[in-house]
Amino acid sequence: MNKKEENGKVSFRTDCFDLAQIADSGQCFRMTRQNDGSFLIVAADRWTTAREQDGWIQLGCTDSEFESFWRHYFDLDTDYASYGRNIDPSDEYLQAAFKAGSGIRILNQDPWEMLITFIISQRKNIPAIRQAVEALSKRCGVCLCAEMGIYAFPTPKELSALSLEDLGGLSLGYRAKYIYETTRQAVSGEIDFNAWKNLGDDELMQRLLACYGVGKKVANCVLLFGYHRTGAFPVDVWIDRIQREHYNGSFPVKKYAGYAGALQQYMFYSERTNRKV
DNA sequence: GACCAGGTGTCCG
DNA sequence: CGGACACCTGGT
Repeated sequence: MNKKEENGKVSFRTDCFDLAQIADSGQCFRMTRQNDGSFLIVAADRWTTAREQDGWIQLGCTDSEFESFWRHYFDLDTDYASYGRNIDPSDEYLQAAFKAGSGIRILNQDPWEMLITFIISQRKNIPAIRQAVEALSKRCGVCLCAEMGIYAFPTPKELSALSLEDLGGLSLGYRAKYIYETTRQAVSGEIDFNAWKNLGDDELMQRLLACYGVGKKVANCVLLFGYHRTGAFPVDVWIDRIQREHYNGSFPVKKYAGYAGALQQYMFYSERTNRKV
């Protein structure tokens, strides 16, 4: 990765990095394209802007903010090209998927934000998920920038100020009770996100499954996107269809131990972009 | 206006 | 334990 700083703003360039692909990969829902072509990125209680220019990614933050947060957020110290090189040469489908989505990285996002976000995601399409997350943040998250209307994702404590009825008013539907209950567990310390970082994948999975409204799919998404367990392999309707059509029912997760989650993103992205046309 | 959306808890057999 | 089934609401 190369880096430079101009007028107090940092830029970087690296292989396997594409803002538009990441924004559309379905792992984050608060990365939105602005009218001027740049992206606004909100993560937990931080925000910045990003724009691609001649192969460089220009961020709207200082080098020190980049080093202390965004460098890790974008997972810039992981070698994604090696994932591509390790794909079975005879697996033409996966080769093509990597080619289509090789600018995607697995972001290092906040576990709490991921847990609530993916509880919201069930039976919702991506625009609806974005809308619901935004509504929740606006309702009880800290205001980060008044003129741009940017709000942090609410902490457990902030979210716990909302009643079940309040949540129901945010078009969360039957998920309101899941969020209400999970928030209470988080405030009480029954869910301890920091302590859970030290757990092994299987143990962490069990803890997540014990949360009300969290099943296998959501738990895997929290593992992958919130705890950066890149071996986790969430199976949704898209991946399920890919498994049936290209892998005789099940993707060889063991063959790609440790990074099957990244491959899942390439397949999800390429399948969705192909379907759009 | 159907039909479906990155699913999960519950209730059956 | 595996398989239907209902569930809130908004988007194509």
